[in-house]
Amino acid sequence: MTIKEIAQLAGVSSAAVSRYLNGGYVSEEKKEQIKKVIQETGYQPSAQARILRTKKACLVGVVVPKINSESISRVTAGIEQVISRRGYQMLLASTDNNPEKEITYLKLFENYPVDGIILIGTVITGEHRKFLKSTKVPVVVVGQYTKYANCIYHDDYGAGKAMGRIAAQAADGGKVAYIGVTREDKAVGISRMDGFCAGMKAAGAELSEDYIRQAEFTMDSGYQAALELLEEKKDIRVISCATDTIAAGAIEALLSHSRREIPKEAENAGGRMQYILSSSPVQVTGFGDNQLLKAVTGGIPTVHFGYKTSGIRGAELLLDVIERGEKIPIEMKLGFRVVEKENP
Amino acid sequence: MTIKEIAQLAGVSSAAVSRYLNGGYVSEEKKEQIKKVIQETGYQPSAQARILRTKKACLVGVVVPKINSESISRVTAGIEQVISRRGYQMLLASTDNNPEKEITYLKLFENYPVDGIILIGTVITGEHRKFLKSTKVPVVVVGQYTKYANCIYHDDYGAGKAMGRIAAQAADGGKVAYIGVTREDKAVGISRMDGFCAGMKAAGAELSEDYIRQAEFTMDSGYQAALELLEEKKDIRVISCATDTIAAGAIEALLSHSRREIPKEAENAGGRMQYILSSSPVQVTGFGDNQLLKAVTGGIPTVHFGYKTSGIRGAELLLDVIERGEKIPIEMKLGFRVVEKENP
DNA sequence: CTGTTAGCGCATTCAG
DNA sequence: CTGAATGCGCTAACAG
Repeated sequence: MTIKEIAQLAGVSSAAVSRYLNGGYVSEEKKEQIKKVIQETGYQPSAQARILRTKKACLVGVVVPKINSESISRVTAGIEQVISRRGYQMLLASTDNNPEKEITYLKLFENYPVDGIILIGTVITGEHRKFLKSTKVPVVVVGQYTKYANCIYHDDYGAGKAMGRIAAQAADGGKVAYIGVTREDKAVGISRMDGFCAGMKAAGAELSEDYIRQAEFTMDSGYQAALELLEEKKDIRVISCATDTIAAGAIEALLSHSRREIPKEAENAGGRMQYILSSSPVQVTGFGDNQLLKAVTGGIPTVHFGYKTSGIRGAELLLDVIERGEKIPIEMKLGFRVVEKENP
Repeated sequence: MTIKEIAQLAGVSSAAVSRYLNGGYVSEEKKEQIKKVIQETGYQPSAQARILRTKKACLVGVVVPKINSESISRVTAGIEQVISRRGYQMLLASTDNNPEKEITYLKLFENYPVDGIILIGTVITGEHRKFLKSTKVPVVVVGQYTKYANCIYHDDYGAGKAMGRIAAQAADGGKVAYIGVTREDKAVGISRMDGFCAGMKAAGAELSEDYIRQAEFTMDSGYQAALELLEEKKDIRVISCATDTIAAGAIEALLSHSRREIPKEAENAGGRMQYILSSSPVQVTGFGDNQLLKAVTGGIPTVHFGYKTSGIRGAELLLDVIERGEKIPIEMKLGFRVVEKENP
């Protein structure tokens, strides 16, 4: 079905149909005819062709590192909230934590009909910078700092520092271990961890080199790293993890490790859980304030970032440049809130 | 940058550039010139215009009810796997469990450049049926049965039945409560629950009307429902939930409820957790085999569905109709696997 | 108010 | 091998 066919069936020009569709001047009489034909045929105008003409899609593309993440869903919820209010829709592309795919999808969105792009960043490579510098479509980066685009990021260093203090206190003179992520990720891999070290120092403690492990952004990976740690080092009091997801893996490791360590008589589900969560000398901390984790464990020390807020602000920034051509670059840093163990 | 400008700069016709881009006949000489100009300008052909001509986008659109879900991410992982191997890319649209938005995004994908659509279904309304019947673009529905499109769904009834048996056994003569979801969702709301009832009956038990609650697909909602249940009924031995997410909420409710119920001397973190997970007479079951939940709790009885498989099969089905114009309709039912508590 | 005309950026005949 | 010409489906002037 094309606009031309509709026009013929209704006995008018295609321009009239177009005007009918877009609220231009059409006589009542013709309006009726057109309406009738459209209903009969179930005609839907091709958004594609329209966009080719108007250069306006009312669509924003969002590139995310993964789909199954509470923090990311909070960001996208924030984005959705503001763009839908302004008549836009959102398309997601998941890169599965693969920086190459990130570029691929960025380029996809660059040439497909979206008015702007939000990149929920992980690693900013040279390719990324090149893209950001050269692209004509408005981009805002959420979750990472970059000088090549409007960006809005979190105070990872501050959050790390706060958590470093907490970990040092909780360890109470004992050893603290840290499971981080690749330092290619400036926000989570570097700032968060460096802040953590600083926090520990401020509390008079120190993070020893060989109590540090690196994991992927997955539970499995956290599990492996924590297990390794627990087997190698017998004096760990706190395992701090760069994300709550990793922390969940660490908790799992504690659980499975304790099976081999605790006395036989405590070898039942309840006993083990008790061992883990209170009697165990090992405490786990995270970042991100994952709600599922909090719900089923009663909560671990973690940090709440303004993920939804970053989505909201990010979308606002993007729409400002899309609609008002706002030209002056902006970078925005968002704070955090420490979440101590709930239900104390 | 348009193909025309490139052609001028290279001193050739736009057709030559087009051929260069698409592997047609171009002399080595001109190839060089074009290549040079393209590199200098960083020209990227407009996918949009190309698609308008070729009617081929190498893109599939996936409509999902929410973003932050392990089961859904497993489905999309399956889809990704097969389509990327075949040179396609995937765009996601999240509807936030809102059937209206589902239609909106379905229509978006209908008119935007995608070659096919996968709908991860929740509620199939009349609007849905209308869309499926009338649309020209290939659609496959995953997770729900429908006769209006190729579909691939899970044996929710069978899974429910298996879990009903387990719950009845676990209750050991005591009361079983069930937290379901809207019956507008045929798979989860009806089949799963009806199967559950059947399973209990088969085990010689019965699910009483007033031990049934309805929740949304969220933890919070599960929390509320479970709390209500726990306060009203004092003889519950098992709370079975329609999803693991809801189950997580139920566990949280158990946790918070127990605070008011258990003796003061057990009022510390470990004691409470122990109470919940072993001493407590209340057991929680779910569906979906959520890995995070399993990791941090040690696992509850649940059911593993072939979510990733359904994504794989769904994508294969879709590509078959896109590329080979496969016309004969298919419906496919996938089995399940019961997951008893791990680490027994 | 209306129809005609001219592209949006590209791929594809069809003569050379 | 190549360029000129045509049209994908639509909207935006433009002159009625």
